[in-house]
Amino acid sequence: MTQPARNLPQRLAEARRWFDEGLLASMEAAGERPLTIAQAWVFATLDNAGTTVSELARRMGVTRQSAHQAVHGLIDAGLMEQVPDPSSARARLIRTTAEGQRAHELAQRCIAVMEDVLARRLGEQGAAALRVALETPWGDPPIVAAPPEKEWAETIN
Amino acid sequence: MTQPARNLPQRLAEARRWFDEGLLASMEAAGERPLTIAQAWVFATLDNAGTTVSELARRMGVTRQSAHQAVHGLIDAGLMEQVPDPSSARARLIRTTAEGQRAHELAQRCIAVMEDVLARRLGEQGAAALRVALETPWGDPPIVAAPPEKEWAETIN
DNA sequence: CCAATGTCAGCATAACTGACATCA
DNA sequence: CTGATGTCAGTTGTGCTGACATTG
Repeated sequence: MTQPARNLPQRLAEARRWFDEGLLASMEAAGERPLTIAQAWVFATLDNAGTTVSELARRMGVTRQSAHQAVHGLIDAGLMEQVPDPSSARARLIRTTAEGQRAHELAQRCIAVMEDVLARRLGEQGAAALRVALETPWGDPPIVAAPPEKEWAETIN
Repeated sequence: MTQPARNLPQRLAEARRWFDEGLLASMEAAGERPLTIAQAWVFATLDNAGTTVSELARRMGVTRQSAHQAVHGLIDAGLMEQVPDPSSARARLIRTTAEGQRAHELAQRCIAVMEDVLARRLGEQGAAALRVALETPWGDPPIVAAPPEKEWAETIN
């Protein structure tokens, strides 16, 4: 939109949105029935073996309940199904249905392609640096201390 | 939380959350009354001169209406106020109240400190590379074409 | 007349917390 | 008993679109 003074967090949000939009648009362009962003990311996070809701939640960085909600919509849509986990009676594995499998593969390819496109636009080096910076654990965010001449920033660092 | 297979967009969301959490926690630790994330970002986006809602919206990358909502809450909280724009009768400048000024300065220092801390944790080079990668315009996200042996990724690239 | 602005209203999405039953 | 899991329910935050009046 506009160009002025953007800070890092702002840029991060934009970057994330870049992927959200691309994934959603690509899914829709491929003729998949409209998904929500959260649902599309479930597909992008799934593995072929089947996964529990709790595990999905951990991978997506949200609560069990949030993951559950997204999965629930996908089950209603007939794209995923629950099967009992042979190794545990309390766990239920989430798997794609035959129909959902297409969407799964599509989603995975989409993000791969988008990352490739990005690498070409940023240059291999820039893309690699981006990846490294984001994969490096940042630790806990610092709690910036109050105004008076304290040595803020030293809190957790 | 967990360590496994994270992809780029996932990392981006985490990074953004790192700033969100740090900013919110710092504001609260400083004794500011609880703000929402959106409200905290209004403070971080404001400039001292006073800004219109439309301009704020552009800087934050959201619609006028969304910005309006966040600002509205801040006005109710007594932290911001509207004054008529001398240069235009249809515009109204948003400014901090005396009380809101503290929060404004705090927010601005918070993100600066957080970026500093990050730079120390990632190393100056890594942080600079991250900034460059995010500041480079990414263009429109590619629409990944459908499955059949098409040369997907060539769509917009 | 057209464009930008501020605003109100309604809606969708996605996250959260709380609570509970089940089972290892 | 404790802890992990799945689930239901309710709530909040955030952004969106639509609509409209005002003003340049």
